[in-house]
Amino acid sequence: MRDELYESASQLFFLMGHPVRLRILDLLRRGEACVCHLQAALGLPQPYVSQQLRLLREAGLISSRREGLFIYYRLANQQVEELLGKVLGPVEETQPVPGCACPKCQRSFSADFLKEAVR
Amino acid sequence: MRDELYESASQLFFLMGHPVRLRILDLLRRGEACVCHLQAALGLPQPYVSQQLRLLREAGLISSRREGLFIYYRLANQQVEELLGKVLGPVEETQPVPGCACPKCQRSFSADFLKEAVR
DNA sequence: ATAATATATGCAGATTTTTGCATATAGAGC
DNA sequence: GCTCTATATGCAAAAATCTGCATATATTAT
Repeated sequence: MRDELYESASQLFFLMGHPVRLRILDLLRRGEACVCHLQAALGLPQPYVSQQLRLLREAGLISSRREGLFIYYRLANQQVEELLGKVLGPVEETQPVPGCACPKCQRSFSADFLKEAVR
Repeated sequence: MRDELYESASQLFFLMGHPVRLRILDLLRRGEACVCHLQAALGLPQPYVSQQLRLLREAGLISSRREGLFIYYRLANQQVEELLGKVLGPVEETQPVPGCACPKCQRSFSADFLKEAVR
């Protein structure tokens, strides 16, 4: 009974104990994101990102939602958010990522362009 | 700069993301313990326990103190205690471990024997 | 149906970690 | 000095993970 607790807890820590996966989780703290967004933000090949996402998804740390061609991932575990906060500090502000083609990023780029135009 | 944060944080999680190391840390939450104590509590060979202890020590999660022939280990990282609390819940009561020969365990056995005698 | 795009999956070589075991070290007591 | 006990270290085989790449799937648009 307590053995299972150790198993699940160490699996949780194991998944968070990888630089790339930890960064993915940290990015998702700021809100949902599509694969192309994570890919651009991390500067890593898409299949690689998808594989790490699969591990996190299968373990229930994140979940996904399809919208047309894009699949948006988000955190699905309260404990993960708390652990991230304890170790990485408060959530950092989202910064638009060049190189991501999803509607969300396009929108934030437009907003930026507007800001630039106002200056 | 933030990269280093990810590195150190994922190293911390990595070390905690192993069933045996996690159990060792959980045992040390209850107070310092010698190797023979951990060995008996986990039911694992002594060299194996010492190796995991070395990893935890080199990363600064635990520290040790020698007293004669015995070496007592204890948690040396506040963050680790908090993370353990969040995932494993409050500290469980220490239970004397048969098979451990250190003075501390002998003492707790004596206490138990007293309790038994009172019944 | 075909093409194009976003994402997922499968597989294999390279690298790490895990685990077990033999042996070394260090202190205590004789 | 020698012996005993507690702990540490070294090494290697086995197992797991990491990483990269080729390819498959699913959806949209033409």
